[in-house]
Amino acid sequence: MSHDPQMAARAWHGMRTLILDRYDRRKEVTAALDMSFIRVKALRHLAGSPMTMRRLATELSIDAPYTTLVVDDLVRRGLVVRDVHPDDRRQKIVTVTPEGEKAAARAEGILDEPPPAILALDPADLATLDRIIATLTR
Amino acid sequence: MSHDPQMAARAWHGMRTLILDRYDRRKEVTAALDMSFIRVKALRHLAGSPMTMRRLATELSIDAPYTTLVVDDLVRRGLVVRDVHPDDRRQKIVTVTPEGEKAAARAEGILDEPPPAILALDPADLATLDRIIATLTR
DNA sequence: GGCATTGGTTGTACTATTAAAACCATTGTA
DNA sequence: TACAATGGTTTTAATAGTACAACCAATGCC
Repeated sequence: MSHDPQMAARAWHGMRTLILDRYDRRKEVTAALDMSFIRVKALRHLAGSPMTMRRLATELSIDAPYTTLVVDDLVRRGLVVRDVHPDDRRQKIVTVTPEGEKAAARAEGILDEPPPAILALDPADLATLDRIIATLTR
Repeated sequence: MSHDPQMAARAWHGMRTLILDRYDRRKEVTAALDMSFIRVKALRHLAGSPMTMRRLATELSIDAPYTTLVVDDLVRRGLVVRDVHPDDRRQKIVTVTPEGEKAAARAEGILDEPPPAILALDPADLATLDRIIATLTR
């Protein structure tokens, strides 16, 4: 009972295939929300919890000027609002509006919709998969 | 022992988190090969098997003109060659060169490198995961 | 007060991607 | 042969993304 790197590679490759090739929902989401994927990503991040521009930029791996641009667009759409930080007036806190929450939920719904293959799994296998994935993400 | 859609959703979400957030290697690959991700994707597709421009365009979900551009670039880099189809001189078959194979292998190496978390899995769990993923990709 | 630092915005330039139209060569077919 | 259809390329235009420099307002520290 030792490590099998080949098995790990195969499992990882299979997961990548499923998510990136077989069931990639990016186009569906951008079409549904009528905005580029980065904006969707920003919106989903913010829906989790409000945060400053800087933190958003860091988490999305984009630079500050582009973050301004993206958030400007989301504000224009009425999906988020920008407020000055109560303790430090240099910082701005971006918060999603109820409208934005709805949009984010819609995106989540599309992206996180488990593919038929998963739903068709043997119940015991599904439970096991769920447990192992939980281990991996911990 | 019935289906649990919530469990399926959680597992799927976890897989997405792992691959898209936690262990996204896109930047590494584009940096290593010094080309945009679409080119890497094209190269990897072609490394699997030579194909016509049209088929490549379809598989990458990009339109014909852009495919021309991408392949032009790969040709310029010496990673692929374009030959006329022996039976239909309208078609061009794109084939990777030995140089291209090397580059594709390098990309695969980076992208498919299983993350530490997977390698650290309990061997029995790893085997199970491998089996379930195989079921899903079939 | 003076000054460096931080958070954000604005402006500019360049590259990548997407899309549509026009075009050329080749093929299949009436 | 004439003509429609196919596979690809070229051209042009518009949008998205990336990077960098300059700038402004607020903060913290001497």
